[in-house]
Amino acid sequence: MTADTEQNIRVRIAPSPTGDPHVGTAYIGLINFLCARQRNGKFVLRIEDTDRTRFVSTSEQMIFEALRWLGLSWDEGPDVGGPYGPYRQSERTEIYREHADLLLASGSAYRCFCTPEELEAVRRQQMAARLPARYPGTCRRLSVSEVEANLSAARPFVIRMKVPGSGSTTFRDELRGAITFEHTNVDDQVLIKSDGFPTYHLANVVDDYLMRITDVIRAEEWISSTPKHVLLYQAFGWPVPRFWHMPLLRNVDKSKISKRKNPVSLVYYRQAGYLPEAMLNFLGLMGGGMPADINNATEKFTLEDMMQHFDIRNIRPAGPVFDLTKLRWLNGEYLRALSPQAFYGALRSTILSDHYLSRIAGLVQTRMETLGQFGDLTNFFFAENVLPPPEVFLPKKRSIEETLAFAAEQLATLEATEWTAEALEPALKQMGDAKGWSVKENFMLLRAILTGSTMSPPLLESMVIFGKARTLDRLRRFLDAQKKTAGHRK
RNA sequence: GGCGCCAUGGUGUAACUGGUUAACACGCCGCCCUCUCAAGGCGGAGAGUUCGGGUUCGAUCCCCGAUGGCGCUACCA
Repeated sequence: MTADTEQNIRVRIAPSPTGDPHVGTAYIGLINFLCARQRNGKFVLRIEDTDRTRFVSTSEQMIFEALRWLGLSWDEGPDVGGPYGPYRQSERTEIYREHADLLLASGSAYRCFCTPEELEAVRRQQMAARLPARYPGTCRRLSVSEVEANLSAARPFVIRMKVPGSGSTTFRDELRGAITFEHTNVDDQVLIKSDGFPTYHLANVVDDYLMRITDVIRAEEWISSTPKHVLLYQAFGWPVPRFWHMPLLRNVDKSKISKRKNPVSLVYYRQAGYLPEAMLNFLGLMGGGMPADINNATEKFTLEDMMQHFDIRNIRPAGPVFDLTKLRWLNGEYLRALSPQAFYGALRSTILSDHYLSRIAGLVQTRMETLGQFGDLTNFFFAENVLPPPEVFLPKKRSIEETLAFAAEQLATLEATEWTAEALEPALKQMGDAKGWSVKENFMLLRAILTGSTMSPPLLESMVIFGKARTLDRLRRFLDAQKKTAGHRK
């Protein structure tokens, strides 16, 4: 932070519980954590669960666990409390409603009665006419009596912010300098959805103010909506915090990092046997931030080193590729640096834990005649990858194309299903039915992809023990590998 | 399409406020060590800094433009 703004800073991360904890959350979390610790500030964890359609109930707990695994501890949050709670946005709806009313009263916002269908139609027209897709402002021009009429007719509505028709908003990004947006390019954002929940834009501004956040350190994808946020701060008459937009982590092809192309779940990295030290170190490499002498000399540093030497102002704004190859090398370095006892300890606490082993044992006891067969029956649980040849995975009456298409369906189904045998079984069967695949074909294909063989312990139970993150990764790798060989065949 | 951000080898970074044979790490290749594979040691290829202008005695670095990449463009965050 700049020298003239010495103060007790307050920063936050605000993950959304919509699935597995994401490496991007860890990256932004790390930087926020470092800034807070370096300045004797506070690091707040806030759960942004305002989207009830994407809400995943197990997600919040997984986020906690992943951040603890990495050692990024927070001072205030839903689990530890704090003076500015609650820290879960779903528990703050009343606050947002009050603030939306304030905006309504001051004329900075208005009710919009347009239906999603109407909006969609307008959007399509605008796209067709190659115009920027924007809210046409229909309800902005509603008279008081028209609004009253709609209200008494109990028509559902959203609350939109009223962006000035002309002029522009300029804000300062601490890494990039001044950024200006013409108001003609800023849409009348929805602030309160028809279900009464706020959108990110309202909730984040209200909470950041109420929680006394001084520095908003978040991902670059938020730059385009920052003018909306600034306008909201102004409408409320609040001071604007400092904004630091961090570069977006990228896939190898430079697109924004995504599960399609890269494992992004922290659960995956943990279960696959990456050490938190290596992950932290690797994330610290992303975008720079460590001084050149240290960076140049070793590239290997600890969280402690980062607290000591990291400087957010050194972050380069270009999006770094999250390069698994280098992460793996780094992880190997950390593994080799362990004492033999510590190394064995790491194995025993993860990939060979009693918990994991005993659950696997429970699957194979009836299938063994000698204990020595254990390895043969369960090796897929311990292999980093298995790649079955077509002789193994291809059903007799199916073409390679339809099989791969079906495997992609399986992936989608698995992705969307709660990770228990009870939930997975009907979900898979139902999907297979719909696609005209027998249960046998269906399960056998999955078995082959997951275990590399047509013989294995019970499939669903195996998947549950192996874990969602790793199972999905294995499916994706399979699909990728097949896509590549298909490319070669052509 | 519109708006915004970004731009150093394949990848991650470095090069003090303009002056270096553009450095380090990963990866790749070769050699050594060695029963194998790793690890380790040694060496090598690979960018003249996206391109074009400008400012300057001198630009990776400053300015302008182009190009490319990415993001946003939701009653998702």
